[in-house]
Amino acid sequence: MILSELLKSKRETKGLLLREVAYKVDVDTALISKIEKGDRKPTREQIEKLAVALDIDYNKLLTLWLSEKVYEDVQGENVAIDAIKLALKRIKTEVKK
Amino acid sequence: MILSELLKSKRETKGLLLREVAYKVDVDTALISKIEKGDRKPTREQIEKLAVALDIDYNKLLTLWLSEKVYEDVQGENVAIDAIKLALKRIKTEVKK
DNA sequence: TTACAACTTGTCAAAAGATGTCTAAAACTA
DNA sequence: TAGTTTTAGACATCTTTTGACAAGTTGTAA
Repeated sequence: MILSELLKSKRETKGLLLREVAYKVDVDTALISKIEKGDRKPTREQIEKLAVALDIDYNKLLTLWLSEKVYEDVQGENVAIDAIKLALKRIKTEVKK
Repeated sequence: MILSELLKSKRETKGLLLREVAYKVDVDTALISKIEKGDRKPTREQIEKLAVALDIDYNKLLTLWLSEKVYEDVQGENVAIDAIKLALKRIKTEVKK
């Protein structure tokens, strides 16, 4: 499940209008619309507010958001998988410290 | 091995001055210095030129460069590993198509 | 159909970030 | 010390991101 889809489906499940979510996130309704369509990426602060507004686990949402950043960095590259694996290895060895 | 370290060690192995590498990459010497110190990230075009100038395998250099982008996206996050793994999963399923 | 509400789209300006150069200082070498 | 290489800081420029506004489209109910 992609971030934009998750946000949209959650909003609909909760029966909220774009306007209501926009209010809670403190941005224009149009921006929420774009985020749900995948035209815009939410900022980190917006992710936090969206998690609250839509009652989504924050870590889950953050993970998804970060993973899409990562995905965009490498998508289309022929070395995409290698690059991600290398980054993963680095993170893992760093965490051990 | 980190990108900046690789670039520096390769240059030194080849006995080149910053000025000479800068010439081949077509930028100011100071910029190469910063890149080797990790203060600046090379652009993609610079990566290509650096690979030629320093006789480094292009794919290897590109992989390293991309992996550092990924690393920076998630480093310091408590969900860093999950985010990377999720991105990896998405890339893998996409490649299959 | 009309009227209204919900949602979407295009465009703009401001803010934020990236990029490259210049100058001068620091570090190194002979 | 003199000359060379490397580094640091400041700055201008360029690009990207962000958010708002207005106008458009879609959907719904009478």
